[in-house]
Amino acid sequence: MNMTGHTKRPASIRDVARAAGVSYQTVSRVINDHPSVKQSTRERVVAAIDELGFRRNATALALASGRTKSVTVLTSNTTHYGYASILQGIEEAARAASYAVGIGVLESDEDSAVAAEVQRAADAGGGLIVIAYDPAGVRALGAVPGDLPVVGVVETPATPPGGDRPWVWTDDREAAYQATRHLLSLGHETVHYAAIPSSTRRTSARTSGWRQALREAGAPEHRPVQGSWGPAGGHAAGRQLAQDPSVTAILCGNDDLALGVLRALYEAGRSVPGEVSVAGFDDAPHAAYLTPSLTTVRLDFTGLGRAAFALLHDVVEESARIAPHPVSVPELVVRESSGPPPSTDH
Amino acid sequence: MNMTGHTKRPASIRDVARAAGVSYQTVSRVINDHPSVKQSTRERVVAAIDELGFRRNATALALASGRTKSVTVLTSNTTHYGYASILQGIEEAARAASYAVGIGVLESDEDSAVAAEVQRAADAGGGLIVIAYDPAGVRALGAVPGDLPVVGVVETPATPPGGDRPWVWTDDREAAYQATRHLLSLGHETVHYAAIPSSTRRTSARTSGWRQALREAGAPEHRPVQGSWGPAGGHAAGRQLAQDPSVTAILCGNDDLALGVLRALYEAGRSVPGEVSVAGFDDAPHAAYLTPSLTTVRLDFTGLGRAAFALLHDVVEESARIAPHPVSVPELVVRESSGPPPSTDH
DNA sequence: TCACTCCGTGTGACCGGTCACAATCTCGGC
DNA sequence: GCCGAGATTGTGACCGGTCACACGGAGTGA
Repeated sequence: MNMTGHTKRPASIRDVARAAGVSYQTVSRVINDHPSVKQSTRERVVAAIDELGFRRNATALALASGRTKSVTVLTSNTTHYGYASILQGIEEAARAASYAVGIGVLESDEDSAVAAEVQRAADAGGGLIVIAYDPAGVRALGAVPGDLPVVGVVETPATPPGGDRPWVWTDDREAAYQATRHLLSLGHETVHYAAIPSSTRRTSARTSGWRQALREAGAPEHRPVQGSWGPAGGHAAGRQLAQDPSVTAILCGNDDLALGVLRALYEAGRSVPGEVSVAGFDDAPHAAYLTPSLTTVRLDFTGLGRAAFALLHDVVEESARIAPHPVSVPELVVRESSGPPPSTDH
Repeated sequence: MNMTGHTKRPASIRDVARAAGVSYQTVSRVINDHPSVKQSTRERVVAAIDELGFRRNATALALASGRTKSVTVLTSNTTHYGYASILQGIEEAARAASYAVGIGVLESDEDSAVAAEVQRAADAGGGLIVIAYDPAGVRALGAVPGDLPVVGVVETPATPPGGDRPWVWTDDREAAYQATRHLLSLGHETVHYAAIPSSTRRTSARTSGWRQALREAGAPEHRPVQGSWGPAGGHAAGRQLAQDPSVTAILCGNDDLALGVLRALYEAGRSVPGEVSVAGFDDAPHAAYLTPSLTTVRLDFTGLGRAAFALLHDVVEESARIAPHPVSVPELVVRESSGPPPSTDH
């Protein structure tokens, strides 16, 4: 069509209007599916639209109408499997709804840095999804101005908020409970916990699920060993635990942590699962291929991301009611890394 | 300040102008650091700005000026370590330059899907960074309209483009070369390659670096075994290679693949590094904690992301010249998974 | 036949900035 | 004490859409 070399700027509704012999407002009505446009007119406009290759300018739409059709995800580290998967889920759902997805990384959990990042996200104009699994995220969620549409992806709240609260979560508490029960049922006297950094000063959902299982079984409770998010933190925690010969079962805050723990146990000469059983969380892709392969609890992060977006969508579109969006329940996956404790009875 | 419950809409430059007793244009000058504003006026305006909590509306800026201060990253799977790290690097650099970061995931490499995704990204209005390590990405890079500012993150090009081409890459070819040389220098007769999916029909940069090292050493060359991106693909490839007793060294397209290969070798009863040596790429966080820990080539993906953004920034800001932005060179990290071949001479 | 509604369409203002240009002020030099 | 250059500041149009409302014509009931 356009053989003249100049980069011609994209067609606007007025260009289309001219080509179709109508007013720009009529074009606007057509692209918004407004009912009161005569069939024949509509067809003429549509023809002009795809002859000129018109696409509605998202910026102008946002400015004029206030509606933005975009989400910004605030998160602290996109390289961790869980976070990356949530992001993937959000993007997938957003794409289906033709929303743009923005991302802002919380590099520090210092108040001013977090506030700045929230500001930046707010400037984008659309809705916000805050992944609040860690202190930075929690702080960010708290710093979001009250008038912005926002959904938090959080740990299982102690008391579940009503169905209309804009939060989603997987049932981490239940997941930890299941994993701990599994280990106890194999005959371990108790289960130690190598924790991921908690989102709050209070105990995390995973911690409390673990505690509950121990308590119900009357098993001795030890303090969780503090780890970080990655294998390095797991390794450090594992070294500590490996020194204590009474430790026969370790629950790890996530699969990366578990990897570090496995390595530390190996270095200490303690066999898994012969002497020590290990379980993780998440069922990250590598869990099944480790040696020994890792017993873990599968969490549906992608689904969680989709649910977060769906909820945000409900909020911004102010559709009649804000429906809860279900996330699939955690599922224990038993593999090689867990087994009965070494027999001491003879 | 605002004790009246109503969510009042944010202050505009006209609000600020009124408060400071100047025209809106003067406010515009102040927020753009235009030199010709009297010191005293500027101070008055600045005072009004932070009294009203004014923030420049990004949408209006984009519409009025055309400048957008945003990048959209087109990528195919944000959960893989390399991709996620590049994204992290881009975001970091973008944040420093106060650019917004958008993300679009290429779920399929089918032409129409890719084209739609490119369109969506173009609608955002800003620059584009396309991660073109795989067919979907390559196709997307090709589908970007010529008038859009775009930077590709690509495999080492066969013939390096001039310094002004908007592409960045790590030296994958060199990385593969180094890793292969390392294995050969340990005494292996040859090195097999479990490949990640190539970005093109032609051989990938990693493949050709590997080939070159073999050729130079006069080692027999076998066809690469095709894997996927994750451990599952590595596992399949590993099973295949494990059946061949002549295989003593395997180079894997990335660390995840290597994990799967290690597992397959374990299942086949072949010890690493006793009978078979394995090396990966990337130095992902888990590489150091596997058992055996993984020999790999460290690639600076975060730096690559930063460089990609810097280059894009050069392009859109039309600063005098487009400078090449260096990315640190690959570095071989030798760990437990590689060693001399089993001795056959007695 | 006339007022009254409903349908289809057009006009003008506006969203919150920027740009181009005009208008006013200020000051040094003669 | 007047003039022109440069420094400051203001005005109007515009970016590409939307919104509120006005307008002409067809159909309808009285």
